[in-house]
Amino acid sequence: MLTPEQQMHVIESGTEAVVPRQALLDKLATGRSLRIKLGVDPTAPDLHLGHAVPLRKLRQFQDLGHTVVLIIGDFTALIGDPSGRSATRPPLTVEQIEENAQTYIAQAFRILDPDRTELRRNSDWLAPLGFAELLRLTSRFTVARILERDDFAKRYAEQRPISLHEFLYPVAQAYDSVIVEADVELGGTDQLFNLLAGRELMEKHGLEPQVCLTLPLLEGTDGVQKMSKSYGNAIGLTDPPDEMFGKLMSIPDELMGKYYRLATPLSIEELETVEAELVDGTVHPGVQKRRLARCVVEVYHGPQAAIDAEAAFDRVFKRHEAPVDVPDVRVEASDPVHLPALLKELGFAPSNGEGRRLIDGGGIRIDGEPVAVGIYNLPWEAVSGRVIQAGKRHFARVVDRS
RNA sequence: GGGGGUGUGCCCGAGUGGCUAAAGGGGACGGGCUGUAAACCCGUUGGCUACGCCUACCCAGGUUCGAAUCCUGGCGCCCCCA
Repeated sequence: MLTPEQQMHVIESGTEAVVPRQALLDKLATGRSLRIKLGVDPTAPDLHLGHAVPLRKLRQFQDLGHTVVLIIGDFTALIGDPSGRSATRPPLTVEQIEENAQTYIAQAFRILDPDRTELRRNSDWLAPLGFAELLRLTSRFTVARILERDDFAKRYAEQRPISLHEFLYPVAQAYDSVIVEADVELGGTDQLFNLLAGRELMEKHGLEPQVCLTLPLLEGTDGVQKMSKSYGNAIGLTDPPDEMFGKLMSIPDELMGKYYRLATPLSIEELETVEAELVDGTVHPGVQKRRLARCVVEVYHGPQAAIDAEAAFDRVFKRHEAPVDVPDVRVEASDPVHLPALLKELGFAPSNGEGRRLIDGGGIRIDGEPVAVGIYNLPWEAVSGRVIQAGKRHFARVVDRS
């Protein structure tokens, strides 16, 4: 059993803040297994590396002997997370939510230890709440306090709309903490307000208040915006190994340390070594990034897949060869072939116009040979059985459908 | 309930009757350089087998030879007063 200070060292790795820090030390000092809460929104069925950050932290808690309470926010999902500036989210049906929850759980357990995980759904206690009870609950919060929340404050100042029901999101989340009697709740930095609301509400219910632990938001492959499928900068946990490897190779250098810290299972000591190397430049950043990519792919696909992915990467991007496993795509044969339409059919372009653009931009190769600008029609023999390449990373072999 | 404002392409944002498929920026995509990083440079960015045709500036009508631009009616959003 590690001492509270030793545990703190692990817990604080990669975290943004632990508030109040002393309270966590005190809890750890009791020696009991703490209840670590994470609430997740089952609106997005595809988890990405950003979602994995708190899950990794939970796993660290588990490895230290603590218990994870994973709450599926199937009821709060009806509210829609106000922090997302995506104005309105279409209301999900119960079935969709359940489906999302299932995929979420399946993917989460690639990281979590099921034996130390308590799985709850907040509809269990939120759905039966009557209006009277809801009123009692909301009376614990003041409008001024709620408006302190960053994104509400901002929207209010910028005269953007805030719906009344959005105020209930933090209230509901806080109530979750009361029900499960959390010792610690995790969240992104943008969640601090909600986490603190839980802390305050627990106190008002005469419970030992939870400690709030915030984790940095992980930027996506563009290095600017937080990772999100809707920004198209996400690395999905179920992405195939080659794709995952490639995406990791394309993150900005400055983000490497953060990715190492938040997305790999390396020990604190290993992390410190890597970070030192990144700073003093003894190891080429390209090499560091490869290691990062291997590490992450290994977590989700295993060691062999990681090695294979790196080999495939070199083949395509270093030696500029087609990948080994170019997918066959069956198309209707025609002679001549209208190339833009073919590109569209192969999924390389959303419209013929885009297809033309790719051709005119010099982005199309057939069996490695660039297609000349302005050439839109080709004889069938020129494409049949050949590998069409769009840009640097899209390949397909054209096969006659008949 | 009353008054005012606003609605443009993926996003922001010009444009107040023809020269506007719509300035500019961002993003995205493609090319070059590289380590598929960043920075930088170049090109493209409504649809269509395309020197042309079609659809477009919240929606529906109208005025006009001609409308994103004017009028009428809707709808959405914001603010102020009550």
